[in-house]
Amino acid sequence: MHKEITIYDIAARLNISAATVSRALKDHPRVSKATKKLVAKTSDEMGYRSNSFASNLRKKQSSIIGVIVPRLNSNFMADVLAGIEKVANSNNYNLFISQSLESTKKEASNAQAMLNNRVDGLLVSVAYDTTNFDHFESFIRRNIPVIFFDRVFEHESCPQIYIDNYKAAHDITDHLIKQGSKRIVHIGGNQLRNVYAERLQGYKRALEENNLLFDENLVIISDLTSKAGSDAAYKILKMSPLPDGLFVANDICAIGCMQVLKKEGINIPSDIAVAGFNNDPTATVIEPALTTVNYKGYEMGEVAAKLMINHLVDKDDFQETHSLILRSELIIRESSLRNNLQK
Amino acid sequence: MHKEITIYDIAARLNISAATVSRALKDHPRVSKATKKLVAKTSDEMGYRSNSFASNLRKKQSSIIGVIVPRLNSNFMADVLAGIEKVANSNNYNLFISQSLESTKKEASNAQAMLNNRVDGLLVSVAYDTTNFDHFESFIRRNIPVIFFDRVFEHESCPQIYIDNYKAAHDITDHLIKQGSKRIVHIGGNQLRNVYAERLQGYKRALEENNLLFDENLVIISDLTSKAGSDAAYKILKMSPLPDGLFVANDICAIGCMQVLKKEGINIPSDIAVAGFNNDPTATVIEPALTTVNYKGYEMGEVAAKLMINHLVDKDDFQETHSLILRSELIIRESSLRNNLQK
DNA sequence: GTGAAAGCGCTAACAT
DNA sequence: ATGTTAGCGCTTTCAC
Repeated sequence: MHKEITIYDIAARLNISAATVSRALKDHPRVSKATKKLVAKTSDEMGYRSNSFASNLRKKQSSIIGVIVPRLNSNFMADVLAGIEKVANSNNYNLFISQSLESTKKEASNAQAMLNNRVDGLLVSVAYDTTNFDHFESFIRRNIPVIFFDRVFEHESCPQIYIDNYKAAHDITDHLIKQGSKRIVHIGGNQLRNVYAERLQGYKRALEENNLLFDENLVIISDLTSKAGSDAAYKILKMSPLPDGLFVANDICAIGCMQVLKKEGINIPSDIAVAGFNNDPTATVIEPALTTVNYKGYEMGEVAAKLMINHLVDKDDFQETHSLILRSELIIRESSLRNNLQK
Repeated sequence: MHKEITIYDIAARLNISAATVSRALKDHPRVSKATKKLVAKTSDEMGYRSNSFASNLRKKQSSIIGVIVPRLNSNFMADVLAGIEKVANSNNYNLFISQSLESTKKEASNAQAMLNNRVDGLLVSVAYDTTNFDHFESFIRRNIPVIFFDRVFEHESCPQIYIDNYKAAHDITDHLIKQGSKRIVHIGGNQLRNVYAERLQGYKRALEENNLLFDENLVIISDLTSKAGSDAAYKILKMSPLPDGLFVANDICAIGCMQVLKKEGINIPSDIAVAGFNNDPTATVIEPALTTVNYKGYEMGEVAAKLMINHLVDKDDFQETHSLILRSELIIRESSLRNNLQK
């Protein structure tokens, strides 16, 4: 069996103290160049690897960032994680990643695990039904930074990173109206979550500005799955008169809906102009290609990780950066384009 | 500032020893029920959280599983990770996750980081261009289990988990032939990787069995991105005579290719029957829907994590389970269906 | 520029 | 059923 080499073994071999080895390994300024070189060489030869537990225990910090997301297998979240990993990795931070599977209970137990594992900071996008902050209180009490992204939770000590869902939803609805839609259905998500609530508000605001009446019968709240989209399609088909516009709070659901509408002989965009949200890869595959809001997950991940690491390293205060709003953009495609005038 | 509570604080409060507190917390059999209850209550009241570093340092094990994948933001990998997380989480293992971004160099440095962080085991799907095992040797030397999944590396001490790419590719090619295709183009990936090499072999074998000549001009090797698919489409359009079948080693690339072919007036499936691989969500959105091989990422993740944890817990030998081959299935859709006979 | 020594918080062997 | 003790491997203060 392989015997693990410690700094004491290196020290013994070189007839110096473990303290010096430790310093040399960390490139401490007050160690001679010669010693450093020698230590580096010897530790290589002996197959030394540092023990992060001992070091973390001693230093009382872990260089681990915890990440809790609703689900790992969503296109958007995968992008976010890729962005986070990129930044964390290049700053020598490790990532603990777990998923809440949209359950507050699991979110809480994951948070507890992160706490026990002494993460230096926590990045969270909250579950569908999370309505209280209890499971994060213990982080705040210990001054462990918690940053929310995308699906955020309002708390004075926690910065938030998101896009302007209100404005994006407003703009996309406005676009549908400019294309001649007057009765626009909105398929939205759980109104507890900022992202979905704001999309509904943006939709309302656009109607208002264009002197269209808000009709709550035109709003369908769902879990925004593809299945929810096809279910919604059947509801829409029964509406009379038939709506002439559709704004769905995510692309997956929009596409599920479009597939049924198409099958039932509805022409998109001439009968119903459709818009989604997220710019999912499928949005360019469906025919007609789906108008949507481009939502940069990768960038959001990078920004979240950078903000966290800056805070961890500089201990600069969060006060100044309470909210970080990322740019999003309207991408107009055939599913909503009724004429060339507005292009 | 918050003072962290240790087992000594609890012990002092209760006038018992730290060892008993430690045992009580771990639900050790030889601690009285009463003591356990008391300890649990007190530790709760005092806001105790265990220090995993101290524990890991002492126990010389981490309950951390390292995962290295080519990229986090791919549909398939996200599914795999979700499966891994599910199993790890419910067995109280934490996950260190990093991405190689298809670079052997980064894969190696990530592996080194995992090693230093004392992961108990490593789950790997190798990068595009990895051709040697050097960066994993140090794990083997230390008896830290390394399990490969999907994109595997042949090594006597490392179990592998994958699907039978050879058979799946054979079956799907055979299906195209049965649908009347005689000149079938194959768009494949890097032949260093088992998954892509075997898909090409399966394709070849199916041709052979059906007395069709293998023509290497019909094989296009690429990185299997959507862009590679559209590039390949233009190559295909220049072939004369035009091929009448197309088997692409992944759906994303297949769809990129189909989109161009369609735009250029090729009818799918009547001019060219098309099949992909992976059963990506987009495969049901493209028109015609794409025939493909269903490839269960989530399941693969679960299996990999279970195998790892069983090994970690029971220390059962890997010898017995060198390779684990998961079921995959052919999903026939309109992109390859020329008549109803073969359905 | 280097060394001695203490201690981070926990676990487990041994003792009772 | 509980206590005593040593030690996991590192960092860091203090000393020289």
